[in-house]
Amino acid sequence: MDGDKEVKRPPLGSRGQCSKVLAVLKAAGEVFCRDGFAGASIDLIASEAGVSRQTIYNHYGDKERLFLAVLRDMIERSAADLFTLIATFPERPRDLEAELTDFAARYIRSCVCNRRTASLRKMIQREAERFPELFATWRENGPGKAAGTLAACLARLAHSGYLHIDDPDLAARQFIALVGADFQGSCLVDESRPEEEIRASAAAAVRTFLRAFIPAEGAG
Amino acid sequence: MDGDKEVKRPPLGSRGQCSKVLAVLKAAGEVFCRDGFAGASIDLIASEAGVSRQTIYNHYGDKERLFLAVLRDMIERSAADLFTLIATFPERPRDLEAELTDFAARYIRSCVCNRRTASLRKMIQREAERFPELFATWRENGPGKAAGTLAACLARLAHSGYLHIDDPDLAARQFIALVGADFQGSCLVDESRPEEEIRASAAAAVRTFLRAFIPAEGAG
DNA sequence: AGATTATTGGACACCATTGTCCAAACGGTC
DNA sequence: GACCGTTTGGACAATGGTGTCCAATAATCT
Repeated sequence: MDGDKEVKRPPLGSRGQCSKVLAVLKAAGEVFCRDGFAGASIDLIASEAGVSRQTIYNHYGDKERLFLAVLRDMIERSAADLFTLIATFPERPRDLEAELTDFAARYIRSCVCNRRTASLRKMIQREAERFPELFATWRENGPGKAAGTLAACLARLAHSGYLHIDDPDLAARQFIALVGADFQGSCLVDESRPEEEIRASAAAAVRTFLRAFIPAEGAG
Repeated sequence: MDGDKEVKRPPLGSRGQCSKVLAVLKAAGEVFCRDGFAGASIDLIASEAGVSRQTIYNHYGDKERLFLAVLRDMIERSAADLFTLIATFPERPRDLEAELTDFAARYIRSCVCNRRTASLRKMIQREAERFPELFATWRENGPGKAAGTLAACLARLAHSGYLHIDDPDLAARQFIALVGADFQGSCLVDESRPEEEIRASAAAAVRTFLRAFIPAEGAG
């Protein structure tokens, strides 16, 4: 683009340490997410990674294998993020509504409006028919695991008397749905949302959720 | 595919009445939804529509204009479907929960799991960056309009004393989110769902919604 | 330094696709 | 039957992409 091919790339390299593989993985992720599998071109990925096209073929052999490697990597990262997020779920909250709202806001930030997560979700949905097993892997490690572990968290809260929940799995799915209510379709094209909007949305979702699942005042 | 090129196509035609334009529009819709804009080929569309490639260029001139025409058509249909659906919202229900559940099930069938609707949604999300104005049009006539008119329906129910709702727009978004909770990600690859599953999901969503928005028993 | 390995750029064959042009065949209409 | 607009198939150039081969070059290891 800016003609940095002729300057014999002095600032590019320090090659060897970070191994170009990472650069390829990163660039390929961006290009694939932007243009899809069919629309992405190896040449563009190579140039965006500051790497020769041949290097890509040396390491991955194939456009399809490169794609799968990229997706596997992204799914893995995303699952890790999700794990650390769920670990912050309140266990013995002093102010249930406030702490649940904080958690919901964190969830929105890292699982709904987050750039990487949204790109990955869009990508998977886009290519779900071409790579079904990939879709299944994502479902298990992403939304599926989120719902499952969240259900366990909610069940603990219910067991401690904070909530009244018959079906924790259902409640978890509904919690996730409510929390994502305001951003479902919108974060696909414009992913940066003001912090206040996120907090307001989280608060509204938690308020409704609690109205549905808080134990009745006079009941046991 | 099956060699019907040499049989001088006797069963194909009765041309003139349905004007090949419709066949092209239909086939193009399917191919575009399946393969996306970049992945779809004019040749495939032509052959799937039983039409010469040149005919497509005669009518639409361009792949991009064909794409836009197809999308406009699909958005229009989808909006019409949505309109007739919302018209069935219960106004003075005898059994609120039952009638709301029926409505929710209809909504799932025609707006969440419906093949055409799901394909369109996927398509729009996929190409949102390439055709932003299209995305905006869809948002206004699709989810946006759904939330708006549903909010009016809910406000009427609240005004009649069936529900207690502070913010009808928010309630509408949450209703839609709850109703779609079980199918959000799943209907993108396998859209046919058993009727019982739809009914159960609708019932669960409405139950939670009503627990959150039903007037308190002893309160005004 | 010498050997080994990764990387590079460039040329190449191959293929699919877009969009154009055109002459021939075909559809109704008068 | 003659006329006019549409449709058709096929040929065509141009483009852009994939994947391969290879010789030269740079980095790393011993």
